[in-house]
Amino acid sequence: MPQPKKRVDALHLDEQLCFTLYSTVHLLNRTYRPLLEELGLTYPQYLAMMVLWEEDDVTVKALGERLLLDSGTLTPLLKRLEAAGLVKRERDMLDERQVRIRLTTPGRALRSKAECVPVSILEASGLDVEELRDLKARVLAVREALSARLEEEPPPPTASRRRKTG
Amino acid sequence: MPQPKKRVDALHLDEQLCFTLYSTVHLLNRTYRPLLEELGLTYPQYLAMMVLWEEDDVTVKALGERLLLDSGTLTPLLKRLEAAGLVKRERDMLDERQVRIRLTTPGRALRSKAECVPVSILEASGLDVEELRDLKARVLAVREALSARLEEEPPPPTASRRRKTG
DNA sequence: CCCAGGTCCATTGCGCGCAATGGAATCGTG
DNA sequence: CACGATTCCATTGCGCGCAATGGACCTGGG
Repeated sequence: MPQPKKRVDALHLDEQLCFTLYSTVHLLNRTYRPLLEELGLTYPQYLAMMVLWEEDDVTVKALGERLLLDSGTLTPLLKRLEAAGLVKRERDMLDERQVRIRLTTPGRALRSKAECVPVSILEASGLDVEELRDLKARVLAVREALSARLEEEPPPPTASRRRKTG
Repeated sequence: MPQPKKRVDALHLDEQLCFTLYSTVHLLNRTYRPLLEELGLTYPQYLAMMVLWEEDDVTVKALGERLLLDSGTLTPLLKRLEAAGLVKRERDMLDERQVRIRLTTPGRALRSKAECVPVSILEASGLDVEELRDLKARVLAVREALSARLEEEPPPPTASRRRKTG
């Protein structure tokens, strides 16, 4: 064969870490769904509630930085949490650009019902605590690398980029 | 302190592998976006095209099993790929329940433009090939565990379950 | 042949994610 | 104070993901 080495085909689904991550996250979501259904929450709503259980009375911006989400996602999500009676959304009186999110009494109370969720998920993952910690650290390293990349290349305009400094 | 040991708070965002996976997948998507924009594809569309580049002329069902997606997601996605001129959707003549997806000539040709994508992503991830393979295997193990769980517990009805065989 | 059950795809409805846009409030500089 | 720049949130539009439902088709038992 003249072809010296059939190198691994990078365009093959099974070769790609990204697809593995992508599909695993979907399965995680399906695993969470029945658990969170009992709390009346979706997974992103559950994440927002976790932030609030850590630190009540935060701005939308702070929530977004914590969850890596923007207002286009958070505004309707928080409105649904408010409609469910779990949080209140009020303009900050000192800086009216900001909206502060605070737990209601039912919102705080929901925490105790949520405590069994991480246990169930850990069990379903088939990992022990050691493996989980290690895997989390490795994935986090990837996230940090991607994050740094995305911040260092801010100007990728849609088409015909203007070359500025050569 | 009477509290003997403040055990790690499982309801804390930073403790959770799931949130790390979730947010990493979103950053991956943002990293893919500008690359795939040049191909006129979204990430899920890119995944579908990868399957077709591996094996042309597959059914919607086979695609769904490969990507772990259902027809509710795939039907509109494939219609968009068809509208873009990359695939054709035709009923199987021998079994008209099935719809077969086949690449068009432009669809096949797009593969060469896609070959640089995995390279860019690998670079952005900050991993070497060894680390990537290892990480993929570990995440895959989690996915398999979740998948087994989800298949073994098929009947989680919304409320009041009917007990049938005791 | 007939019909009950199962398979396969399409549709609907809802909740994200995110780019893009816009408006209101605040800040910085003079 | 004036005013341009910036910050923060809301809105719009689009593409997933998925549960639920339905319709067309096939299959197997009688």
